[in-house]
This record gives sequence, C-alpha cells and structure tokens, in this order.
Amino acid sequence: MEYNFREIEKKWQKRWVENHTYRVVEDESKKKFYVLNMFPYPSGAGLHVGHPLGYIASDIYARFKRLQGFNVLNPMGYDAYGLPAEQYAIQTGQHPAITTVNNINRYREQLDKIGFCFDWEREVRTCNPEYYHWTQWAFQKMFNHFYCNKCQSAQPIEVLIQHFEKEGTKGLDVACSEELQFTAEEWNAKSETEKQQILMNYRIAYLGETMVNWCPKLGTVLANDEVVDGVSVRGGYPVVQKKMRQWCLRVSAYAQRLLDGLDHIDWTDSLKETQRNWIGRSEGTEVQFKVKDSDLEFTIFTTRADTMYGVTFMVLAPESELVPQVTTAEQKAEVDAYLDRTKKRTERERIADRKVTGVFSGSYAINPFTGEAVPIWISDYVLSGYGTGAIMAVPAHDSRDYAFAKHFNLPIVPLIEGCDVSEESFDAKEGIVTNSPREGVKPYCDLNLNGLTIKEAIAATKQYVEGHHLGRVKVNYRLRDAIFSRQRYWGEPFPVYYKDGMPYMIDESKLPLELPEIDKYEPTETGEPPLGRAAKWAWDVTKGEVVDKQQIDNVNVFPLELNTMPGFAGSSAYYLRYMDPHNHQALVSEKADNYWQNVDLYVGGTEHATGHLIYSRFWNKFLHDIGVSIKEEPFQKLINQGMIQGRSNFVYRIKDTNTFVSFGLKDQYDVTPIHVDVNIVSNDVLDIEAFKNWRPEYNNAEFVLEGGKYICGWAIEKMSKSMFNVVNPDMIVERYGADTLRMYEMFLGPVEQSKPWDTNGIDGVHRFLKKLWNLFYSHDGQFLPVEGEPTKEELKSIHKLIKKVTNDIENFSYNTSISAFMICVNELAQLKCRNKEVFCDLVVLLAPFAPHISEELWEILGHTTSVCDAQWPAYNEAYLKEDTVKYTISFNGKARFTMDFPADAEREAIEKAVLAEEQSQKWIDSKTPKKIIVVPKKIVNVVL
RNA sequence: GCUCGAAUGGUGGAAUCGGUAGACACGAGGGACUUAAAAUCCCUUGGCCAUUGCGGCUGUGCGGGUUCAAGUCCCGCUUCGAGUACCA
Repeated sequence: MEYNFREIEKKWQKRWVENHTYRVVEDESKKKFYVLNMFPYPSGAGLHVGHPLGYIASDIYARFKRLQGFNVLNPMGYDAYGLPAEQYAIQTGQHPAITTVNNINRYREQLDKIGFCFDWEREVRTCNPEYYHWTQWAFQKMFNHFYCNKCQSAQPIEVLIQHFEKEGTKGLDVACSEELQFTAEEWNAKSETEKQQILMNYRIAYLGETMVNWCPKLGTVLANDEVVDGVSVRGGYPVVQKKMRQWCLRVSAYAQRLLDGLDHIDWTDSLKETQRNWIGRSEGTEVQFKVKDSDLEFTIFTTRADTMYGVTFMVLAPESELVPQVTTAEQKAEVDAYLDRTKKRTERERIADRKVTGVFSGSYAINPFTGEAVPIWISDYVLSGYGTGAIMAVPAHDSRDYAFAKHFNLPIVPLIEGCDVSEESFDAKEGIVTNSPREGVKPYCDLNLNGLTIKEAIAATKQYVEGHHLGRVKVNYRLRDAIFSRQRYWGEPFPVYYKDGMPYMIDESKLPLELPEIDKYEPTETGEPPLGRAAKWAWDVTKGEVVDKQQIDNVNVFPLELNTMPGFAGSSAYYLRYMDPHNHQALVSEKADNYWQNVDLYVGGTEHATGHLIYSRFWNKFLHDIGVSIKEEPFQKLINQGMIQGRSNFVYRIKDTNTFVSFGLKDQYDVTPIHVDVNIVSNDVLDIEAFKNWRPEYNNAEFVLEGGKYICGWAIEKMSKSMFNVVNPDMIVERYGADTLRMYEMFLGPVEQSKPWDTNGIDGVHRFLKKLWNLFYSHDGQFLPVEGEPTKEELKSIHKLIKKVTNDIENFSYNTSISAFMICVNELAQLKCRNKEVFCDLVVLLAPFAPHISEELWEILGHTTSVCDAQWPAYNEAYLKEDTVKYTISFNGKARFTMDFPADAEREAIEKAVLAEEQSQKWIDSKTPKKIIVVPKKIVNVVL
C-alpha cells in the first residue's frame, strides 16, 4: 500500500475537530505547560512558507509536553487591528472589519492544513468588543493608578490624593512627568480642574504634551519602534517631530523593574542585551550651575563627574525652557534665527547631515568647582528629552563636545595624564586624573582629584556634590514613556469623555465602548481623526450610553475621545486572555490565572524586541501590581525563530533580444538578469514550457542551453511577491503533505537561525516518510508488525533514538532529531524489524513532528485512542551499552592504532596492549617515563 | 561609532565536557531493475597524491598561542549579519 498522505491528513484533521482532540481544560491533577506563538496580523497576502516556522516549532514542543503528561495550553488568535486594513478601507471604502475577517478566514484555512494542535475554542481577536473590553479596562486602571518609587509598585490614585490633602508634595517619591512642589493647603484650595491637571502629572496612563513622530502621509503619530531612519516602518513615509497632546503610558516608571526582570527569564543573551540598551540605564550625577549675574540656576546631568575641572562651556537643547531666559538682548536675533532653523529640520535631515551647529546665548554659567564663568551655548546636538536638556561640555573627553569646541574655537582642557587631545578627544574611561585643579591655579574648592583613577574621581566628586548640596546622584534611563494615541479609525476606542477640557473615564460597568461606524476612513476636513466623522460619538453620563454628538449642549452629554489606541494595545495582555477567553466578568479569572500562571515557552520573531516585548512586560507588571497577573514576568522562556528568506531565481536575457542564456554561459553575452518565478524552476533548472506560458512576452522566447538544460542563477533575498520567490505552504502541502512540510521546515536548520527557503531538499524528507510507511507494509500490501520480544539490535536502535529525540526537543534542536529518525528507520529496515513494540515507540516519538502519519500508524498498530494521549517512551541506558569498545591508541597524539576491548575491563587491558605495542615497535624508547591518558570517546594517548 | 552574534564541502547543516571533522539531507557522478520513463535500490562524492594494493599528505575565514590533543579555549586581525545611534 502506498503512503497516501492526502487521504490520511484529511481524515485526521476531520477527526481531531470531531473529537475535540485539542480542547484544553484546567485540570488540577496535571501540571500545566503554556506554549504560545506571537499571534499574527492577518495580512491580505496570506501565509508564505516562512510564517509557520515558529508555529511548527512550538507545535512540536506542545505535543511533546502533552505526551510527557503535561496539560498543555497552546492557543492561537489574531492581532486584528492594523494599518493595512485601514489603508485598504481608505482606498476602496471596504470596511476594515470585512477585510480583516476575510483575511482571518484565509489564514485559518491555511493553518488548518498544517495540522497544528491549537485549541481554537480559545481563539481571540483583538478587534472583538468582548476582547477589547479588557484592553479598555486595563487602560482605565492605568489612568486610575500612579507609580510609587518607594514601594516600587502601582498604587491607586486615591492614595496620592490623600497624601496631597494631608501633606502636599512633602515626602513624595513617585514617578511623574515634572517635579511639582505644593503644600496641603495649596492643594485643598485648588479647583477640581486644577486638581485633575496636577493628577495628570502622576497617572500611569496620562495625557501629555509631547514631541511625537508625526507621519503626515499616514495622518497619525508613530511609536519610536515604528519609525526607522526617519521613515515609517509601514509604508516608508517621512516622519517629522511635532508637539501634540497625546495619551501616554508611564513605561519609564517601570524602567528599573524591566531591567531587573531580565535576570530572571530565560531569553537569549542578545535579546536581553537589546532590551538593556533600549532601557539604557545610566548612573550619573546632576550638578547645579548658577548663571552669572543672575538669580537663574540650572541643572545638568553627567556620567563623568570626574571631568568637572575640564568644563569649558555649557550647552542647552534648543527646546529647553531656559533658552529664552539666558539669551541676552544682543544675542536674541541670532538665537531666534537658530531656533527657527532647527525647528524646520526634520529628524531625518538631522541624521543625514550631522553638521556642527549652534549659537551663543550671551550668558555665562559659573562652574561650582572652579568659580570660572563659561559661555552658555545652544545646539541641537543636545536632546531636550534626555536628562535635563542641558549639559556641561568637556571637549577633551567627549567627542561631540570636542567637535563643537573645534568648530567654534572654544578651549580644550585635558584632564588625564599623558593623553593627546590635539587631534581627537580622549573618551576612554581609563587613566590617572590631572589638572583637577590645574597646577598653579589657586584652588577654588577643597576637592582635589589629581592622581586618582577615573573611577575613584567619579566617586569622590559624587560624594562632594552631595555633601555640598551642589546636586545629587541620579540614575537616568533612555526608555521613554509610550505614546498611546493614534489618529486612526481601526483601533480600540478610548473609554474616555471630555468635560471642561479634562478627560474622564466612562464607568467600568459600561465597558466595552464599541467602535462606531463611519462613512469614510480619512481624517475630517477640520483635521480631526476619522472618529470625528461618527455621528454618534458623545457620552451621556446619566444614561451611560453613546449618543448623538448634536446633544453636547445638554449638561450631561460630553464628547468622546476621537483617538484610538495603537497596535501594541491589544497585543500587550492577550496571553492572559487565552487563559479564560470567554469570561465576561474579568480579564481572567483568579482560578485560571493561578493555574496557567504565565507563558512557559513563547515563540516569535526578534523584530518585537523593543516594541511588543517591552510593552507587554510593562503591561503585565502593572497588572501584577494591581493583583491580576500573578507572575511578574509574562514570558519565562523565549525562542526567536529565524526569518525564512526567499531564494530568487534569475534568467538572463541577451540585451535587446528575446533570447535567454543559461547561467554558465551568460558571461559570454551582454545580459540583463530577470527574476523568474521560483515555482517554475526546479534545482535551478528552468521548466522552459512553463516559462513560455508564464508571461505572454516570453511565448516566443529562444534559449541558449548548456547540457540540454537551462540553468538559472540565484540569490538570497527577502521573500516577496515582486521577487517572484514566494513559496506558498498550500502548494507544498498539496504536493508533499503537511507532515513533509512540517518536518522539512524543521530539517532546514536550527529554529533560531535565519535561512533561505529552498524547496530542493524536500524530497529527502518525503522519502523518509515513505520509508517509514514501508516499514509497516510489504510491497504486496500486507500488514507487517508482529507481537513479540524485540531483538537486541532493534532495542539498541530505538533506544538510541528515544534518547536523542528527547534531548533534542528540549534543546529545540529539531533538525538533528530528524536526522536521527532517518538513521533509525534505515537501521530498522536493514534489520527487517517487524516488532510491534518497537514500532509503537517509533510512532509516539514521531507524533510531535508528523502528527497525521503518526495517528494513522498508531491506529494501524491497533490503538483506538489518539496518539496525542500516548505516553512518551523512556530510554534504557542498558540497551545502549556496547559489549566491546573500540579504542584508538595514539603516541604523543600521532602514531595510532585501534583495538577492541571489553567494555568493562578498560585500563588494565589497555596498558597491556600499549606494552605489547611498545615491544613490537622498536622506535619507542621503553625507558622513557610515559603517561597514559584515557579520555571519553575511548581515546588513549600515550605521552612519551 | 558602540553592543551582540556568526564564519565548517558544490548546497542546507552535524560535531553535549577540548578527544582526533564533515553526521543527516540535497545536488552531482556511476551502476542495477525497466522497451523507455517515473519510482526504488546499491556504490562514489572536502582537496591533493596513490588508486595491482591495504594508504599518504592536507584541511573548519586569516595570523599567533595554550595543550598529549583545538572547529571548540586565549590574544591579535578580516569579512558578514543583527540591534542601536548625537542618551552627555
């Protein structure tokens, strides 16, 4: 009987649905294991062969864990809000919900063909009101909480209000946008709106005036990770800086915890490193400088406190509030001109030409260590958003300050013994401090750093600064608060209405606030976001419902927020929702939360390193603080599957003709390479007939062949339609079956590695499955397996495999597992194995990799239950032992011979053998003392 | 620029602790079966030399080092990839 994969796969996919084979319920008697894939955004193009890579890898692991007796949660869903559906809606008028559902259906169809063990009853879609109910709910919780630095946790905003009522801002240590100071009396005297404005400074979800990445073409703001090289990731449109009032999440409050948490999770070092860089913790010192002949004082941040004696000028960011205050009348015109120029420069231009620019403010600052007055400059190389937006410049030891000093001819004072700053600055943090203070200069303060190492000097300066109240030790983070507003339609609406210009949350019991219908998806004529087009988009407080905008004059009706939430909102806590997807009372019940805890294995791409993987860690920590998620970290272990690149094929057309020349001969002609559809090329050999039919203009094409074949050139490129290198999984499934596709994708190489897709090797894996099938059937179709004791060789072969596969799956080394399967099946075929016991073990081992054929064989072996409920076999070392061991004996690692020895009597036998060899080989001097080294893998080395 | 990672046949890739390279697969070449093709099976396949012998030499990006023994460890480079980019 032939291996009829089409029938087998259809049969079992149907049966899995009928029998709810993959339904998962909480079961206290079993240990849980939670496997999760990053859920996909269902794009219109459907899946290509690269998408399922991670799903297959995690599916194998999930099935493996289930066979080991774990209760495995392996859910799937869709990140359904996104720009492409909205862009499509703008162009065609098609409602994004319709496009999205169509795309989801297509995805599902493709996924089903591959045979995943997802529990589809737990599916979530971020655009469903039952789902975004909890996205909105979490946002409200963030609005109603602030972050307490002392207890390192989110606290209800009422706690803060009570503190204000009793003590004002005294003794307050909380995360905020701006440090405010007021007394309890002042607080109590404020109006409701004023109080709300102050509270906004502390809320975790807050409305803030911030510089944002504005993309005029998309009509929306973008997060930092949605912008690359000054253009939008989606669409590649230019992005400019703009100040706007936006919803923000105080992610920065969690910076330290996000950093510390990395030490307790099992992620790759490179990914942790990426997040550490992104968080960008830097320990330094804030120092106050007085402005000469003025009451003004300002603070700078530095990590190089040791360089206080080398400050030769100060620099303010152009956006700094201090700029107008320190600008003198004589300099005003020049400064204004400069500010004007920098404002016009987009971030992209600033990156493109990094010219040194700046302007003198006219004022001087007093260095508190030297008493010297140094000029205050304004330049855009200082960023307003980091530190205090002001720096002390030490050109001798900072390359940026150095470039600035050289350009404007400012003095450079070296502070390290023996360093040469005539050509460039000395940035390294090593050496012995000098010139601090300079020799012969009358000391202005009693701090002498000369002779210290840099490290010691920094510590001494910090101590001095704190002791003399000149500033304070400070830790800064690069991590910024997340901007949470998007001027889009296709996203979660904010459950927010406005009264007197202040936002208020709609009542929790009225959630979800559903996305309204609109007739067009572009911004309104007045520049409002698309939601401005909704006829019903105001909130009636007394009725607790959405009403017509026209009623806003009514005292109880207020306009609703017109922005929607960004893409990462819905994906930040979806892993919790899978635990309890149909719960209408809570995001997740306490019971489900306690049982599933967090994700044990998360599989997805590295591209989310500084986006989703930061946001959801933040989101989870917040939920943890308010008692919802019981684990501090959402994803215990994370595997980054590599990208599957495309392998493009080329044909070479001789210029100005319709003649194509084979790859090996192309250098003899003047040719243009042209992408050719990889689906009509096999092993780089072009199917000429298919090529002629591919496009009408090639109908009459002529060919210059080599060896009767047309050989194509190739290149590794991104998998994309325009390169004609997209390989569709449906096609592979149709031709070879899902089991072959699954195994081949894993056989291609390590899961974590990026690699090109190359259909060529797939025959090898398909052949393996056929060979496996033929173990069970003779050529005339007879059923072969028989009961009875396996032979020693059979046991050895299968136990070797059990050991290898068990270890490999734990290490995600699926490719070597598959090699082991191939070896084992070959061995069993050679041994003419017909033993049922051996076959049962083999089938269970294969079940995670190739579930369909395994189910079929399992049934053939006489089982009535699914192979998913079988038990993973254990291996027995005793079967793996050899009777004799082959030793390689070498002298000084060179001359060598091999001998068989009994496995148990090692050393004595070897010594005898070495002695015998020594006597027979005259060239070995037996008087020389020698050392016999026996090492693993049975190598004996005799050292003379 | 900084941080991290990688480099092994014609190709994808193996090689737990340093243990004497190239597993497994593809491709290629040769053979068997067949009228023929497909399918299947067998042999060869890093390079060089010897192939009427069994074999020898060389070989994991480059140059050094440690070791009885290095793809693996250390030092110095080269190239490629990823992240980040005026973060003071």
